[in-house]
Amino acid sequence: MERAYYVTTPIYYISGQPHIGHAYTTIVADVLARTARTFRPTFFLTGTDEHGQKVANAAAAAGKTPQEWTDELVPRWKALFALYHVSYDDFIRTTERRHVEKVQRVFDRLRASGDVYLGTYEGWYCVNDETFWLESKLVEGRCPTCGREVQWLSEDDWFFRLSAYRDRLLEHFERHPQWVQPRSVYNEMTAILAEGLDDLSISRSNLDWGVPIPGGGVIYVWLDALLNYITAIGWGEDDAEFHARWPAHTQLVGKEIARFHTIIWPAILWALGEAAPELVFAHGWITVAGQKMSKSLGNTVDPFLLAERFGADSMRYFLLREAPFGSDFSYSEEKIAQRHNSDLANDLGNLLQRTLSMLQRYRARVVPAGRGPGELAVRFGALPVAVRERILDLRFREALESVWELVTELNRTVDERKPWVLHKQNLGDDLDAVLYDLCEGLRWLAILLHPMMPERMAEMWRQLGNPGRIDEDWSVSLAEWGGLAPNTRTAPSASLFPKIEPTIP
RNA sequence: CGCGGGGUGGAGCAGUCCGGUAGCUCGUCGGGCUCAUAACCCGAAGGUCGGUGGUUCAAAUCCACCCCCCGCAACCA
Repeated sequence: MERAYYVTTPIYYISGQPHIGHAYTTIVADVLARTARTFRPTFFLTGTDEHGQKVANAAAAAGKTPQEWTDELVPRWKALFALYHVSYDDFIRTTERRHVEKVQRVFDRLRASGDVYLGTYEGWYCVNDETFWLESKLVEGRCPTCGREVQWLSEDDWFFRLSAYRDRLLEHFERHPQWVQPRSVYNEMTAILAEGLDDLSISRSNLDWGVPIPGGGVIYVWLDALLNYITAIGWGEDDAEFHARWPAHTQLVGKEIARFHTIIWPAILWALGEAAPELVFAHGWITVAGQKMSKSLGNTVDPFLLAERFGADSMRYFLLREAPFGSDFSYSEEKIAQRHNSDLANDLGNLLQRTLSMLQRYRARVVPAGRGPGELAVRFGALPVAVRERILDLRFREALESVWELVTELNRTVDERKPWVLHKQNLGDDLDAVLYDLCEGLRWLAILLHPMMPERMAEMWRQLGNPGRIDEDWSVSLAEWGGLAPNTRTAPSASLFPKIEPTIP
């Protein structure tokens, strides 16, 4: 059986409410999954990371147990993903039994193989950040990130023999120059490897909200979290099922957690006898006025409000179109409104409207017969393959730009072939041919854009009156220009993307 | 000498790895059309690609130095 296209998002640390960044990564994964599903088995995993000191603290501050706290917050994440039409196949929580048990099994396995050993950890520890600091990093004796007092700790900890994997990691990076993208992150990770690796402390003895270790303490939350990618798909349980998905095809991460996913994660996998993922893609940040979005700056953006104001699919479009994937990009409501109005309302929505309007006026809403493949077929025949390649290559912006060439061409077609003139001059065959081409072009657009804007494109599909499935294999639905059956009855047009009043700056 | 990203027409960005007439979107100006969400189509103006020096027949693209902005440094998409 063909191995599934397995795509993952990071599991989201549930110390507070979701923000637009969480939606961003997950939407991107959704586009990949929806595209892949049109032609091969696919599995899309997301979830929540629920252990660790910060969650315990947040829960305590709210007067709840950590479990109560996470149980109450998880629905917020699920609601967010539903709002943005995210089609995950599984949603894993690290507090679930299926995960906890296997994390313990991983620990036992690594202990038995010698990859995990007992040692002593000493250093300055910041409770707030759950972090040990080198003396040299301290700022006036305090934690360099949060400024709180640190304490000297000396404890027996379990360590993962990360240092033993440095050479293999270096070799892996050399032999697979594409496995970490974008290039800037790849370079940064190889620089870290070149400096050398220390073994990794993977237990916490002063915390009890985590996966318990026999003999005391809990497993370091990052090891716990990373393992979700394999515990969710049958590792250590059903080998056939597991290897029908692993190694993952694409793992999406934010650039700040790239080192966990491209250095620690493959080493752990190798220690377990499994392969590293094929691609780890570290994307950039959404910034506000050039500044990073963060809770401490108070400039986080509520993704629920954005979907309400602009529409979930318009937000999806904006996030995919605005910047090359991988780069940071600056977010503003003006830009979202501009994208929505110019690309979606004016170019695409208006194209649908004017086409359906003419069809209603001249042909009683019934699609006439076309003339078979013409110039449009020649020019755009290769478009589906190009779009799919660009999407799966995570070049969403380029994918959308190439689709928009078809949008522009169809608008130009209306202009040049002037259906209203053909109608007045009783050139019925010519009029039929234009109208057919427009309807067929719109059918292509609905299919090609469906992974990016699933809800609005389904609505477009409905208005066009297409009977088949919008998410069918493109090699069938877009096999040739002319897949639209004549005599299809279209629906009355309804504005697909109503204009949005731009925010006053 | 901590690591990294960026500085390209009015705005926001591609292009830089693998040198060869500087591209896109928005905006502006002019024209066309009237089917359409005052939308669409065509054309034009506008940039010595942060600075200096170097390599080269040729540099936004390679090398050196400098200036400015911004992230990261084991909480964070």
